[in-house]
Amino acid sequence: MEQKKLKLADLAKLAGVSTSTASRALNNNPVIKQQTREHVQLLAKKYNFSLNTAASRLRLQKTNVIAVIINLDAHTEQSIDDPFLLKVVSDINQAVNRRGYELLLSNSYMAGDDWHGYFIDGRRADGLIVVGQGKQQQNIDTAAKNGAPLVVWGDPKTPSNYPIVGSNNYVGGYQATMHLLEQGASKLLFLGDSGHAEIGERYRGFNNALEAHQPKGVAKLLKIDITSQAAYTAINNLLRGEGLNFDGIVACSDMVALGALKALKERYVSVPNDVRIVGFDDIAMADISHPSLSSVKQNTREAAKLLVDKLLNQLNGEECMSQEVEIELVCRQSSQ
Amino acid sequence: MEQKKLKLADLAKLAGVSTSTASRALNNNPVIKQQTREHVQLLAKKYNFSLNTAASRLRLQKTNVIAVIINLDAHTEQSIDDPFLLKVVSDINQAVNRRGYELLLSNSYMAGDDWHGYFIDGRRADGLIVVGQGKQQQNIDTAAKNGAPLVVWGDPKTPSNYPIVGSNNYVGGYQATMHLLEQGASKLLFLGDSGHAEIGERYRGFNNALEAHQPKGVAKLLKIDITSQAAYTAINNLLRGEGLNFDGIVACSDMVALGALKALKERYVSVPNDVRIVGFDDIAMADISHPSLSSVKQNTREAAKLLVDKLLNQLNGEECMSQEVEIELVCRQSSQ
DNA sequence: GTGAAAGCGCTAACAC
DNA sequence: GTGTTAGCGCTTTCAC
Repeated sequence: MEQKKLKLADLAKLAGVSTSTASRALNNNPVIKQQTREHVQLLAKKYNFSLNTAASRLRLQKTNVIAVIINLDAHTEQSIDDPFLLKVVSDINQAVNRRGYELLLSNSYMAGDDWHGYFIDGRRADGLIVVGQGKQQQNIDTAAKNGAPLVVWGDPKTPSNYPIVGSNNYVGGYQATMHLLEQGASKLLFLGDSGHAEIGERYRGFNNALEAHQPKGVAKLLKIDITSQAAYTAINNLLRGEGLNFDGIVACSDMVALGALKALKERYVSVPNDVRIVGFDDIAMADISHPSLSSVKQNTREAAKLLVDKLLNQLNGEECMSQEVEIELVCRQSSQ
Repeated sequence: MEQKKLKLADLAKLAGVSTSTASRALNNNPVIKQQTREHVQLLAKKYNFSLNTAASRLRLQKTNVIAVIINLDAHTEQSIDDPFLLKVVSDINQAVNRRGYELLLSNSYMAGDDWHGYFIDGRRADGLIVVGQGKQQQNIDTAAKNGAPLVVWGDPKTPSNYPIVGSNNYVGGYQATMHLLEQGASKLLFLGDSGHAEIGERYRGFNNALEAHQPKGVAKLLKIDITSQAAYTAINNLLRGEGLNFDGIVACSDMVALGALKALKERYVSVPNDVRIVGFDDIAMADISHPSLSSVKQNTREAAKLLVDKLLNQLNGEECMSQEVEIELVCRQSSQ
């Protein structure tokens, strides 16, 4: 079954043309007679011919590959297993494919610190999509400075020399908070690390909504890691220490919200009657949780498309800007 | 900042040696004097030199890339967003990296039907890891027959010409069921499509446990798609149509279990008092759900390692066999 | 409209 | 222990 791999020269011989004609025919170069083109293409299909991408890449100095780097914060327990991150990667994968590129899934383990050298100079990929500003802004800056075509998923408001695509986190935080206030909550808890760029924006929205609403609510910030476990522990400790002194929670992610929800339910605090909750991300679990979780939906699909578009535009030498993607508050049982 | 890319010849010149010596030095070939090696390596680091992988791959006929193909069943709504699938991919990614390979994330969209031609002949990857036997067993068979180094995540009991790694699904189904019976449940529902290879095995374990246990329980099969939504709808319909005529559920996945759980809670059926549930996969949500979900944990980490090991062994010309990974029942609140 | 041939950057066989 | 050189398979310039 395992026959020798056909190379372009072999195919050309079979078709009775030169390699150059065969090459042009396969690439549908209109300079070649229609009939010749079809003839070669037919033979290629018949013999399951595939171009050797290694040779082609060497010749063209182009890989048709985009590398996606998962770039988590150094001091977080949040892992690559996080459902939201994986959703982002999956959406990027689709967007990349749709533009005819392949996706090299990567992380700092393989790439080390010199991303430009590893991916671009090393001809592993034509461009980089970095998911998360987190761990090493340094690496991103350096790669961009060295001329790596590069886009980042993160907080678009962060000043940068490269395009950042992400949600309008400020509006997300604002809307979630305003919604809770309008539902009658007044003692609000923000759950998340406000030092993180995207979460900081959400927190700003949270505070501004509290400012804007009458009557004024009371705010409290619980700086925790972006994990269910951290939220669960934090809420448990808070209830044990101070009792129930809040009636609304804005969580920085759905996983965090669900961790909080679990702690509340275990202590027989009713959601949404005693405490209303809104999460962030609108992961699949938000809908399946009981009570179902209200959440600020991030449009990862559109963001992925934008990331890829901007990256390909860079490859064409165009300048690109950061861009915010609009969010949408999805109201479910946990907040009303 | 964007200087001309250094090639090996340039580096060699800088080091005052020939390209062959430079090449050997970079690859730590012991035939080169220690001192020369260090000298070249130092310069390489200093100038951020990276080998052109395209050239290297062309020359070596080896890519150091492994392609992972997400191969979902054609008639399922289960998507690449499924948390368990993504966990598998993420674990494979780590295992692949640890062995010094890169991961090309793929799907039938890019690869088409001729995987051997596309990936192997096309020199995109040295081998394939197929996640799921699902959609097109045909494609897998053909690729294997054409000599593609290939391993599959799926049901290891399926007869095949390629190695399949997966959980001992039979034991998983058996243990979950026996556990429910021992907890006092006797009218059991199996939730999932028994036509699917892995789930079929779990169902066989389910039935055998019911056979083995005294007093005998009653079994019912609800063939549904592997999604929360399908489970939610199915349980709702069942309760509406027949009332609560069961007291235990073995679900084919945690997502399915959580969908069922939601339907039960909405109708005020108490879990675990009225109905006990065990899921499958032990995804992160199982622990955060309320009540927390008992589940059969699949050891994806070990499986990923085995998949990669077997694939690399194939690349070395060794024959490989299918292998089962042991599972573990994690008992939480939903079943006791 | 098609063909001949150069060359992308690397590795390894062979020469010394 | 190191250097010279052929050649991996493709694309494209230049020639006809």
